[in-house]
Amino acid sequence: MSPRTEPTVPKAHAKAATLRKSAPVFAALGDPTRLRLLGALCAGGAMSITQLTAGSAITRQAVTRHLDILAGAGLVSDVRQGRERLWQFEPTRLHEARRSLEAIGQQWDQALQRLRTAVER
Amino acid sequence: MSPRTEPTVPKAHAKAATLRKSAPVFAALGDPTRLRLLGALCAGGAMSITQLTAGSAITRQAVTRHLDILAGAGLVSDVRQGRERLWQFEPTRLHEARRSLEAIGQQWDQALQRLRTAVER
DNA sequence: GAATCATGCAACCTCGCAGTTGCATTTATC
DNA sequence: GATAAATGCAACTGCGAGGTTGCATGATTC
Repeated sequence: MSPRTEPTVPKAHAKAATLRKSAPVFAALGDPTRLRLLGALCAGGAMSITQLTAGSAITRQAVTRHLDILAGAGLVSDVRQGRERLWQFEPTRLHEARRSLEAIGQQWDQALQRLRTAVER
Repeated sequence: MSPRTEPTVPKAHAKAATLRKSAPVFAALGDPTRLRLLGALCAGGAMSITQLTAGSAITRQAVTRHLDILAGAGLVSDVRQGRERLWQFEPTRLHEARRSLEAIGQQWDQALQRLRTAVER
């Protein structure tokens, strides 16, 4: 076998798997209310449910459900402190999702370049 | 007026607006079937509806609906060619969405750093 | 320990999404 | 021009998401 394996094509299977894995993250990001909550947590640090409900037009229970969905996607986490429950931003999954989008873009660029070389010759 | 305006703080309002604008893009990306379609279009170039339906377990009409949703988010576009309708990937909105995620991450990093300096003094 | 604040739990409603089936329409092909 | 292929259009079903109201529970504070 050749001493160096070919790293030029990083396996389309793995890319597709990573992409499919981040589908729930995108689904969680696909709601304006949840994006607003995420932005608030990201800018203001840890906040309680009532604090997050304060500026909104929806009910505390609705906010709770949205926070549960964000937590299910791994985008936020909660910590109990006394009688209130503090929610905080969790950046890991967001970075993974961003890398997934980058991977799609790069795959697109590669496909485009292959098409160009195929047309030229 | 000063010859250079201050570009250090790019306005949290603008960030929130950009973020909210890309909510439908994330919603469109939040479905495994649509991610699969997008991946196929991205790797294989322009494809017809029947071609995209071929490998799938769902109906042609369902694929059509998913493509309409992707088109509504500006992620794909269609071109009629003869009796078939070719769909192709559209990278602009995807790049915008990626930049939105980057903006969130940077905002988070800045907030974290502000918190650290506030604790230290 | 009684009032109060923050949250949890559960039932209920509405609406849109994902998917289907059936049939009509346009375009190639022979 | 008849047949077949690719798509368009419309109605229907099932189900889960988003939101609400009402009441119960746990933690603070006086």
